[in-house]
Amino acid sequence: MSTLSDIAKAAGVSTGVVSRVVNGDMTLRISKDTRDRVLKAIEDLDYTPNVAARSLRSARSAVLAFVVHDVSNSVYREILDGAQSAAAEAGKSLVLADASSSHQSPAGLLRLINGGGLDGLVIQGSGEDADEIIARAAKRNMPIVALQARLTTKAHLLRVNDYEAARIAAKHLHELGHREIGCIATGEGLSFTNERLRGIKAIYPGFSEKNIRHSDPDVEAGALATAALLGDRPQLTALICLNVLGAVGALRTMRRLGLDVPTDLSIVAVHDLALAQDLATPLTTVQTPLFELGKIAVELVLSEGLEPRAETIIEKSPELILRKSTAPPS
Amino acid sequence: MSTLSDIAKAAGVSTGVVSRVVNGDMTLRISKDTRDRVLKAIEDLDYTPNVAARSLRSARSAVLAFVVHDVSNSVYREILDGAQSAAAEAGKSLVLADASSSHQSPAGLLRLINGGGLDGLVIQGSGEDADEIIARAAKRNMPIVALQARLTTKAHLLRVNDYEAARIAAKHLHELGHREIGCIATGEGLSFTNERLRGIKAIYPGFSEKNIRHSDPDVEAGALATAALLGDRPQLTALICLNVLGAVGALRTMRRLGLDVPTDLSIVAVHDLALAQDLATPLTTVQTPLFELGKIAVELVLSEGLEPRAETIIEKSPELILRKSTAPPS
DNA sequence: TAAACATGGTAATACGTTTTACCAAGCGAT
DNA sequence: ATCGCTTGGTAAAACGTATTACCATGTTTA
Repeated sequence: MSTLSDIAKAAGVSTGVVSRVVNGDMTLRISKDTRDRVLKAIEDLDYTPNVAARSLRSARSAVLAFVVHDVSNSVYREILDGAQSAAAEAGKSLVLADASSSHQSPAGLLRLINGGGLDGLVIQGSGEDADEIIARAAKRNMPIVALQARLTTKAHLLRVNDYEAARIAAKHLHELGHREIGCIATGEGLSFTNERLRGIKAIYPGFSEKNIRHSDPDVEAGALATAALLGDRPQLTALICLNVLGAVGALRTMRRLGLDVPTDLSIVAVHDLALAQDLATPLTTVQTPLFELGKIAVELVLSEGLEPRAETIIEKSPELILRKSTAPPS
Repeated sequence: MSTLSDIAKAAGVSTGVVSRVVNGDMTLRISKDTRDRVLKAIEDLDYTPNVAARSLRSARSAVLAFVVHDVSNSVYREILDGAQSAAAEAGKSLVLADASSSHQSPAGLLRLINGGGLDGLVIQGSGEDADEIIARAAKRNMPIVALQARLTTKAHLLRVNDYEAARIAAKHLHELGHREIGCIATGEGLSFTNERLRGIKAIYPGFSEKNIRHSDPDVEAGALATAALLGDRPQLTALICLNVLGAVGALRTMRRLGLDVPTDLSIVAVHDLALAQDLATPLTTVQTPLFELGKIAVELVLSEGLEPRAETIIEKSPELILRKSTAPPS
């Protein structure tokens, strides 16, 4: 592989000039002729800067990490698309890290963070691993944007309009005539959960804690929580799931009980799912602007003077996607 | 952040010693006392090696890339788990790159590859982007393992036992009594597709090209291909989908036609899906050893003297997962 | 008693950039 | 003729690590 000094030699200049040409330094005064020679040498020798040397010298790596706790959760696809597009725009590399692969601690990621191999972090999820990662990154003064998490001193929080998303879901059920609704929530105590509950209460002022069950964001946990909730509160005619996988679990439980959706229970989920229309009952959802979430997350990380301990909310409004899992109460 | 020489100063030794302690150099002769002082200083100052300096000096980065063309395809979850586990075992960082985010070229990844920021590559998919990435990496003499792709001069090919997977699916249908079956395939001409077709022919010797439709590996493409195939060949009583998303598409088409699965058509897919049991018709699949695929891929990349232009097949056998999408012909 | 060897290190260099400080040559103005 | 300014660069240091060659001081061995 060719190096800066190879280019310098070929063009008959010093390495300093080549470096400044490569980086587009506007303060460099150079004759057109010389510049062309440099450019030609770069072309001829197929030169690409060595990232290690560059980041050693400049103390920055031009790589950003996007950390999620389950890459295969299809919700991330769109977020990631948005993040990639913003990163590409800014000429940064974006790497995707999976924080919770089989519960092994994310040693590789921590090595990268501690070793200065990363310029910034977008992180989703709020487990122990996430906390550890955030703490490490904060110690390095790395800009950190947390998605749909809790407000902390270390990271800037970015959320979709959770209040509005839940309000739309609740409004839909209310318009159908439902008066007693339940909720399967994820992330107890986190601000996005609180916001969503607030959105529900905007439509159902008397909405009670008793109608809520908290669960992990996966299908089987959602199924269990649904079974428990329905056992306790048989009068419920509709369910809002604050996590789309939880909604899939709710459908699963209904099948197990031999009950029909939406005849026996209406179900609406926050966040959309690629396979929503292919489920046992096509799922009515509230689609949130996830592409924007990813895009703005990266833009925030890259912006100078990112404020931790602050919160940004995506402006674009959520939207109801009507399918077959909701109907008037019978 | 503390550096090697901070540690050296604190422990009263030279940087060389600290480096060799950190890296566990067995040829280093050192007194227990000195070693303890070094270790203590590392602990006290919370030292982590700078990855840029390390990789500049050693010309290797200890980071591997896992490149897929669609991270949200749930098939990758297990592969990635396996890859992560092997990488962690070897003390390497694994980054995940998405090769086809909205069709923008993977500039960030190429910068990393060209700049020497990567030690090896596991890549899935065989589009133009993938070819470009492989070509670049090959030019850097990087070890490359391609998953379920075509055999090339540049990469080592790793596959599950595709022949056996398809044979198991075909055998299942044959035992149910199906005599005329169709196939929705992906990756025309690729060796894994050919192998799978060979597996089908082992059970159905007269299996004809006319019963095959090729499609992209996504739901809607699978749906279209199914509609086309059924239009041409109405006598088919069962379908093997060589891609699980294609099978979801087949289910979708059957719904659109107002037909029932499995009454009117049996469907079996190669590869399992997390949501298989939650689909309109729970999908019978042939589960392949994807965790092993990821694990062995990374092990191969890390092994000295990886042979390109060779092929490895995962030994562990695929397994039939019986659900509700197959039945005897009616 | 001298040669040889083991022990426990040290010192210096190179990896490929970026960046700052400096400077030679040419030229116009005084 | 000299000062000062512009043009078009050069030279050198620094980033943090890995590694090789070397060396001082005991301790055996013959």
